Amino acid sequence: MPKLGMEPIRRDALIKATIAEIGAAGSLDVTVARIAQRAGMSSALAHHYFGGKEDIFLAAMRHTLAAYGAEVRAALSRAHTPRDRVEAIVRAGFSEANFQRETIAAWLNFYVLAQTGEAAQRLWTIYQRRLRSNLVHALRPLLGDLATEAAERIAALIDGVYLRQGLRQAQPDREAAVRLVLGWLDAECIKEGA
Amino acid sequence: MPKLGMEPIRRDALIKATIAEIGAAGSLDVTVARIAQRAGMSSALAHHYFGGKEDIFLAAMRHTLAAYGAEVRAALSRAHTPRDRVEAIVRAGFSEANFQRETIAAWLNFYVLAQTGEAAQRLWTIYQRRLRSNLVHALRPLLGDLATEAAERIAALIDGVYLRQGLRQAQPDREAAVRLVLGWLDAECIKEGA
Amino acid sequence: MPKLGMEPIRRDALIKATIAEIGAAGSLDVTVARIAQRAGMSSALAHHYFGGKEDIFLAAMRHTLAAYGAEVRAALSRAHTPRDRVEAIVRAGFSEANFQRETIAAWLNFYVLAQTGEAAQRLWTIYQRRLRSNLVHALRPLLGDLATEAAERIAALIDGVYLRQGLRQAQPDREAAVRLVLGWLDAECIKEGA
Amino acid sequence: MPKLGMEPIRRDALIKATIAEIGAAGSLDVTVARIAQRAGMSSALAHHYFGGKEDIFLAAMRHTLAAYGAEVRAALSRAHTPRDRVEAIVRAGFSEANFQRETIAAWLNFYVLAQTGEAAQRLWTIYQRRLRSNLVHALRPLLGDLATEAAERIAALIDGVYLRQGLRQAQPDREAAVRLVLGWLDAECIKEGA
DNA sequence: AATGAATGAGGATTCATTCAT
DNA sequence: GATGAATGAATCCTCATTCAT
Repeated sequence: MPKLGMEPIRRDALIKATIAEIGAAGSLDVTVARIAQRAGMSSALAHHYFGGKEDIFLAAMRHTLAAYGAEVRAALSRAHTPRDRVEAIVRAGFSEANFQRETIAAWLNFYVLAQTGEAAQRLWTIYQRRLRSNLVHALRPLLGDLATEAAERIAALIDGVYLRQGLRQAQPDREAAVRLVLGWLDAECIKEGA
Repeated sequence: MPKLGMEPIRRDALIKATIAEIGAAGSLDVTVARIAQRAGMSSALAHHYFGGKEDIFLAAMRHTLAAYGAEVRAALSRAHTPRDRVEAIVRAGFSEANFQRETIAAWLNFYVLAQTGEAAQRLWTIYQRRLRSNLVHALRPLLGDLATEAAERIAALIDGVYLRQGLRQAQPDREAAVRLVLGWLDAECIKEGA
Repeated sequence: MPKLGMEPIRRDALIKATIAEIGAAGSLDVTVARIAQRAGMSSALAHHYFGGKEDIFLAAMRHTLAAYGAEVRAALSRAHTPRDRVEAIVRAGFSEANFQRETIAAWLNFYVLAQTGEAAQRLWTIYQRRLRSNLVHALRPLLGDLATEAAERIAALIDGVYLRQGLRQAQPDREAAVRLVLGWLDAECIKEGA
Repeated sequence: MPKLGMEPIRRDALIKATIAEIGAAGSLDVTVARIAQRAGMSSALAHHYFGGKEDIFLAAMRHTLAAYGAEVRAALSRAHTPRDRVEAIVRAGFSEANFQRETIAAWLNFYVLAQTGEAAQRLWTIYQRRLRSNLVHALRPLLGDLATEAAERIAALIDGVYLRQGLRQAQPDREAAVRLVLGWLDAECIKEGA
């Protein structure tokens, strides 16, 4: 019993199924057929709505990025002091959702794609710029001219800690992750504040 | 005209060709046939020497790791003060060889494999442990009990900076990378030293 | 807002779109979806009106044949002497419409279909009989008993010249085509007339 | 039990199977799988040896053209007078092999391909030039300056008669075909000779 | 030691066609 | 009358892998 307006529903289901499959496989070695099956439709329909495998992947990556962006925004809206704002950004990066096996897989494969895929590269540049910009805004009141370099350092720390926690066999320790990044910030602030 | 002792030569050629192909593709979407062709032999021979595709990949990863380890060791042997030792480790991570497009591709794909592949996971654990251990040894004289946490932080910074530099469209800036990591170290030392 | 009498309009649009698509592709490798799109409707509607792809093709072929037949009739109605009648038939075969890329494609693919498709074969037989009959009628006053063979020869010449002109990269030369066929007729007539 | 030097054997088998399949289908709607099966191998091997479907088709067309060319050459070598040479060329076009259902299908589909396919177009140009050149050479002694136009007319007649005989449901009448073309030649010669 | 030969399995993609609305 | 939704069935092509020589 076909209805109207299925497109957004189907696209959404497909995107979620894609992330799930990538998470299960750990890689992009995932067939459109399996994605479609998980999303409860034929692979032909998946092609109909997305055009091709690459478009499906890209949509999934865009979704992952958007989810991350939303988390950052939400966290920022709840922060009041500069220090809080920085912490909010860091915590968003280490949120529970972000440490789901699926999300980790999505990010790692996203990095791989970003090396050579034009669209993925563009997407990653956006992510990276946004992260840095958010950090600079939050750090300026604390560090003044040093904010730029500090932002880059924190951004790298976030990515590095995420990578290492994500790759550990053990359950990711979100608090430890936050501390690792913010511990440095406090050191920096003390130095400045002194 | 069968030659003796061809095995190590063939294996080596295959490993190099593998890294080159991964670098060219940016991903593990690389065929055994192409690898073998680049290495100047038939794909059947590649199978003969390695058993299967996965083994070829693993050998390539092992090679990448070994090259990195050798660089670290060489750099350490030239360092004399604790501060020098830390810098040596960091610089080794950002060496010219490590920022070759091929090597970056190898590392990023290595991360992907390490999520689910048992052997790759083991390999990554070794890398990670060695890096931390090297850092702790070097930092202990400077930071005492804080060395452990500082080592983890520096290790994460190295990985994060590497990732971000590797993914930038622009040429990697090795000096900036080193500064980003060591700048923090100096801050930490000052704090401690004070 | 359902309109009355849409059927003939839709069918016509579909037929024209089919010929256009076949012309663009040069072959019958044309999808119903594209035909329908060009005709400004959904592919489901195309099926509704025609039943299936083959029926659409057949209708297009019938249309091409009908257009040719109409041209012949019109030309004949303007001819007054036997010689004129023959020339009229030949010229109709080489009319501007008939040398449109689309029409050429339609005819060539029609030939392919006529080998095995029952309906197309029937259609081609009709075309071929009509052409011969027209020629015999026109030639009888000039050649008497030889008219039959001469008609077959001219018919073959028309088809052969059409094929060769249609396949040339250069623009078809309609006058040369006519001359090639009629030059022979004049020779034959002189011989007879002598 | 794989042997060496299979390539030419396989290619040959594939080409023959292709022509047979095209003949059976009457069109190019033929799958690589079926061709390969008829040739007694896997479709993967067909791709291995030819690269793709189009290349297989092209090779089949080239084969058809080559067979025709060989027949013409053989026939010409047995002809002694100019009139004989013309007849030889015509008869070669209507040879038994050329009127096999398979060959007819190959030619008709070849025409379709020649409209848009670059390689097929080139091939057809070669065929067409060779035919005309052969005819001009043979006709010059008989017709002098008129040879060029006469050659084009005969070439068109050959193609046209072939097309019409090939499309008839009835068995092709090779003698009638030859007579239809040569009857005209004799008329032309008489005119000249007078 | 080395390779050409060969294939089974699988995967992306296309498309005619059907159906409920 | 008209269409979006949906799919089964193909089809081309790729590739890791095996094997006889």
